[in-house]
Amino acid sequence: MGQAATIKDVAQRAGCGVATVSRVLNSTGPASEKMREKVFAAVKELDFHFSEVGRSLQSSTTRTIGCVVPSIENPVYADAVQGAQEVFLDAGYQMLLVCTNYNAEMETHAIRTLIAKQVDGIILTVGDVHNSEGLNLIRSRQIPYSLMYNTAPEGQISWAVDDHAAAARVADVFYENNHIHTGFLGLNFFNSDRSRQRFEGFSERCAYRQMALPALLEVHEDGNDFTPHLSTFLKQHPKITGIFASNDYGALAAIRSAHQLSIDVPHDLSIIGFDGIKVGQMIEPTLATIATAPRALGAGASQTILSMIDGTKPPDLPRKDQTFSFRAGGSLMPLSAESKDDGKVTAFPPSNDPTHKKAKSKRRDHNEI
Amino acid sequence: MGQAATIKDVAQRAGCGVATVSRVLNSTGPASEKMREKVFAAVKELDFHFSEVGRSLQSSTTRTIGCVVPSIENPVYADAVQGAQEVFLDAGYQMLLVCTNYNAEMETHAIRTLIAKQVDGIILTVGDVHNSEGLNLIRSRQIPYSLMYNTAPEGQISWAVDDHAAAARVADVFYENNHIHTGFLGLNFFNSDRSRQRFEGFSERCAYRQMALPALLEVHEDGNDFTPHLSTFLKQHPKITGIFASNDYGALAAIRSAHQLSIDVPHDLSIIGFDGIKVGQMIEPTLATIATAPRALGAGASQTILSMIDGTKPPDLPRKDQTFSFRAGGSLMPLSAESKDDGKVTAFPPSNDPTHKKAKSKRRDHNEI
DNA sequence: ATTATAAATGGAAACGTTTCCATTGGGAGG
DNA sequence: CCTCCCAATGGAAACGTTTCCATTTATAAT
Repeated sequence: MGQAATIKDVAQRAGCGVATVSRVLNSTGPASEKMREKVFAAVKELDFHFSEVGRSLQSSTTRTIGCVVPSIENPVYADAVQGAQEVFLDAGYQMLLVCTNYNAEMETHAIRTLIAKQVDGIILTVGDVHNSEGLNLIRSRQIPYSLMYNTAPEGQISWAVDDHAAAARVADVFYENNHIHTGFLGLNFFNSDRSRQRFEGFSERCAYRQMALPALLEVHEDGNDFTPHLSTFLKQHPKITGIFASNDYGALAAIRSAHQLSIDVPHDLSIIGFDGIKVGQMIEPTLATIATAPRALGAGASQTILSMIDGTKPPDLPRKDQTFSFRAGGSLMPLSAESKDDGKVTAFPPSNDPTHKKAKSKRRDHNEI
Repeated sequence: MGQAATIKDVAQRAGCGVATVSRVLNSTGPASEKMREKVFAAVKELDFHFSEVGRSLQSSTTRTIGCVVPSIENPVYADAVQGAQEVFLDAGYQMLLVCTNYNAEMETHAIRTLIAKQVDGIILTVGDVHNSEGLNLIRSRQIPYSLMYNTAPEGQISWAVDDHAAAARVADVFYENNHIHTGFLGLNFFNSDRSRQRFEGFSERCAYRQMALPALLEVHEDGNDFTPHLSTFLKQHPKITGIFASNDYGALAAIRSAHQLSIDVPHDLSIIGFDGIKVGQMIEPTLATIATAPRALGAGASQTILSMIDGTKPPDLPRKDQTFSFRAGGSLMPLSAESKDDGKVTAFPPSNDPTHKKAKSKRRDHNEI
């Protein structure tokens, strides 16, 4: 049981040439019945399996796809990756995964290596789709690729949520619920064009609605103690009654931090997230958020790539307005209409949730200064 | 920009032999200064990069590691995978990821393909460590590998949580809090030896403590509407006051389902999870659970493999009793001591959480039959 | 029996590297 | 000026496949 058997060993054992072995095993070309038997016997005895490396060199195809995402600690990407992986596996491809941690250098390096490994295609989420060295590499090499989650520049294929429109929708929701003074919680703001797109869409619609422009709170994902930031932010912007977080984790963190600051959600502060992760519906209050379909995006991107590889017709991209939907949840509470005028919260509508009935609200104090 | 340039193209352009190019680019062997310059110039002009496939064939090394886990939708595995990936990336390796969805056939097939692709090592979590065809393959091929999360049979290396001891700890916690009648919520019970180990450890300690043997509720992860199962389960076992879920997601689902059934957690039912996922601390009530360190396990397993590859001393496995810790949380509430005797809940201790103060408890009804 | 034809088979090149080994060239020491 | 030695260089084999093409063998038709 020394080194792995090669096709030569099989040929020798079966008493034929390597060409015959290859033909038999791949069912490509004729072979006599006795030869077939001898080959199969030899294969069994030697426990032979083809070396994919040899095959790849010869065929210049690797049956491998590269996948580059910021992080799979974020369930959105985890789901997308898994959805993609399943499609690829079904089609006989395996997936090289790289998490870039929102780091542009890593992104470039990873893509370079993937290309060197001659992956047959790449699905990826880049930090900045307009300025990605890796993406340029891929395009100049004409490797099949599909973006995921990046809003696509013209001519490029991307399975993405319409961040801009979705964020605008959030502004509408706030408006309809009489939240005029809002904040935007941007995670990885400078490393993620999604985050910025969402801020932009949100801001524009706020302006359009003649709401106050959202105050921006930018935080790094690795900063684990987010509570003090929220505290100072809310002190600086005492009128804020609603926060839009650029993703659900941020929203969850905001809820918890608010809780620690004795700010009641949604009573004193409404929060809307983005992504629609599963746990958002498991918690109390449930998280109001933009629901998306990560698995479907991942699967779609994969199918696009597969069709590029074998030249079949690619699946249609989903209609832009179907890439997301607003999901109501307990973390959002309508404000009474009169509070609209001066941005001061004067009355609370009845809560359908007795939670924190007695919670002391520091926020109110700020407002009453 | 037709086909990618090969080393021959570079040699031709630089006016030298391929051997020289190889030596210059790999800094292996002598080369004159002018030759070096010419080679580098040619490389730049042609935008040459080595083909890893060619290299792999020659060196019989791929700088690629296989990774096989049940699913990265479970953040425990996602974190472990990401932790592993970072270590490997630092060391210049990339990672082929396969999610098996708790399917043994997939597992075998994936491992077979990974071996064919000549990965330099494999980290994996198998469904049943004592009966894994893929694992046998790996071992017979003598490929460096490390298990993750599977309790290792003797002689095998595994970065794992001591499921048995951790589950026993949960039994102790229930005992200390006067929960005598308990249930075990097993996810993927038949496809996951972890789940079964946890049940075993829990049961044995329950027996040792002379508590009632835990009732088993087995559910499939894909079953999305878990509430009716919980309902019938609790009707069948009306004395149960505490449930141990084989992972945190199960625990979260149980909390939500209980909520839907108007069963208050922790007032009417205490719940303890397993894994210690982040969101467990972000919700209200916080989840009592067994905390583990998935990233560290993934990273450790990776380092073990790297050391096997380059022959250095492998990192020490963590002490078994340091692979987990019990994390208190609001989902567990002590029962008054007297309820211990007959298993009937007669009084509730004061709650420090006003949530659901008025929640109607169907559970009480059952108990009072 | 002989030939024409098709089926079966093996040899060898090619894929892109690395590395061994042989050859070339130049400089220093005689 | 000749030798010797070492640095520099290139040719070629090897890694494990597939596939083209040529050769052999068997079958059928004359």
